[in-house]
Amino acid sequence: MPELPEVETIVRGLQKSGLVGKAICDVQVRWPRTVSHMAADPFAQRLRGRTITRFSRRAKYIIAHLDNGSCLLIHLRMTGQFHIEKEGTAADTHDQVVLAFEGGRQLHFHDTRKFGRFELVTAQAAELPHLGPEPLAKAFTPAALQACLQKHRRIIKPVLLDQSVVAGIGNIYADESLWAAGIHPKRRADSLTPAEILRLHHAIRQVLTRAIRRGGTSLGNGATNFYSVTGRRGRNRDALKVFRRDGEPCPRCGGTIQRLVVAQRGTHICPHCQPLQP
DNA sequence: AAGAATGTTACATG
DNA sequence: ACATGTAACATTCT
Repeated sequence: MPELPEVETIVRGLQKSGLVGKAICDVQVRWPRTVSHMAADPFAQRLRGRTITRFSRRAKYIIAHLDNGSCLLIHLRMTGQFHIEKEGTAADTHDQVVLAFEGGRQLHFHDTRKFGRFELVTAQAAELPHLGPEPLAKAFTPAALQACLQKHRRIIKPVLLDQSVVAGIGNIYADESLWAAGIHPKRRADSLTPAEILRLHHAIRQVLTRAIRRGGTSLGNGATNFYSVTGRRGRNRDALKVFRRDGEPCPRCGGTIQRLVVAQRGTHICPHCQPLQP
């Protein structure tokens, strides 16, 4: 489900939820493997009594900053969602973790596929230094992108998806950015010209910024789709130009959008706008 | 009703 | 050391 814009949308929702500053009075872990590197019991014990001072985002991680200086790192993986419920609300089948806050409200972590992860870490570890730069940070200049890409002889799409190269891009926004920049996903990362790098840099930032502005991308109608903390769907699907639009006309040239598989991921391109041979 | 799915990681193979 | 491929996680959606 969630890439950078969806995680950002959720973090903003959590930050505005009214839970910041309230103490966590109860922790229920219903699927113990949701908690990384620790058993559920000590995890619950260490979290109980803590207060979340703020929520932030790094890459596709949600960071809940705690009043004792440590951080709760949360990754939604494919189907993780957060819902805020009133006191006494029973956990849904797919609610894997429930945090009860003073004042009575509860934060339910709903995760159908159970891939999502919670981990207690130090503030330093929460900076996730092994991940690449934030694509929306000021420091992420075209030169920075060029430096990222030059190191890799791989094809461009899996490089964009590699979180240690650039942080936060997933399958939707990789396809959308490559289309916007007119670059074929199978081009070698180190073969892009300076003009192409400039276009790709602009495309990544524009595509991600627009998606955040539109509250993320919700694709189908299923319950495993992306929903914000307030239960709203993202409005970015209408802004997608190629992702899951195979067979439809390219909005730029009218050619037919194609689906192919690149690096084991479904990939969508306009063959005319994104030629393999430049 | 089979195949794919917005993600990550460990392990195997070239 | 590097690149690429496969499986695993677990369930639902198309």
